Amino acid sequence: MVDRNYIIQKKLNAWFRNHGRHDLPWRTTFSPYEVLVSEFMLQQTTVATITPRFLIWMELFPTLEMLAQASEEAVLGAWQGLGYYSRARRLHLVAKTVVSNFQGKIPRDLDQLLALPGIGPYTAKALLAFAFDQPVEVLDTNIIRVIARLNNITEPIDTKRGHLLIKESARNILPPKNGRVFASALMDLGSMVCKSGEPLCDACPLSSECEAEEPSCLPLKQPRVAITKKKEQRAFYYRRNKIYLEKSQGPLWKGLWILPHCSSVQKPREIFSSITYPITRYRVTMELYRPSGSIPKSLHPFSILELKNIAIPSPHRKALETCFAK
DNA sequence: CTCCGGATAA
DNA sequence: TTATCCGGAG
Repeated sequence: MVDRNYIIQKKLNAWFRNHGRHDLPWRTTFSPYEVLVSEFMLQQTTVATITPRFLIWMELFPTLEMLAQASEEAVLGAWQGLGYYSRARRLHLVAKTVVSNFQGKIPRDLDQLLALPGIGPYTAKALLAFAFDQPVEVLDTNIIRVIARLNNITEPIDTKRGHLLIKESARNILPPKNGRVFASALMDLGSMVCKSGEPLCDACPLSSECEAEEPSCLPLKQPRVAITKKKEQRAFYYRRNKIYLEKSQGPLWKGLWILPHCSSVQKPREIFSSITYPITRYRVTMELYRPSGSIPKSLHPFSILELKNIAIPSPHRKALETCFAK
């Protein structure tokens, strides 16, 4: 009997040559810096969202050295709207660390990568595979789904046991070399064919090798935490064509410009406007007031034009729009 | 509306 | 181990 892993690698390779996403902008040079930036952006964010933003980023910060030298303002501005802003600060810090500690060369060593901020098990392996072509298991959500179905793993994948099973199975089918193509192929298969929900098994090159009994039910996951409601009051200071914002001290939206919190002392009776937005496990209703008193010293004035060029989280941007619409 | 997704601090 | 961080797509 011919080795199952060998068949899987062969079929996957052939499928990838014909159907893979070879035009993704971070799949042209595979420079470690481009892989680094794309992988940070791809954490928790879709390919469609980051594709144009990746291109703009590379215009702004073409090299690791230029990113390392950039200001925090510029980096957060380039990340504006992508969410999870700690990724931007950590990516910035990685660039500075690599310049000062590794002569500007992103390390090829797993433990050195894991020691860098914002680089966890996934991103470290992704760098080894995509930048350095090493055959390692790259366990993003797409590949985890493919592995779970291929081997009919019915243990929930977000438990320690389940994740370990996935990891062992993924290591089992690794080729001896060409880790970049293998990881890319598995990832594209998961994203384009072995999709969450209803997979396109008729179009799958691995259907003969797949052991899934009910592929649409895999992988199993533990239930999510419930959504709870919250309320917050914020001030819309708009005087002499200037809008007054405060710099968030975090952890939420740290370093970004937000509408200032509105205390009961300065809060007028009338709600000026209100919006509701989801954030992690909350649904927040933001009530907006127009205080009449003096403007706190901690706030910074911006002209309407300037608002476009500073980092403002999406819900606050939306709140500003509804205020201006009145 | 609901679902989806890596790293980290606690 | 568990909760937190965000915005886009369906």
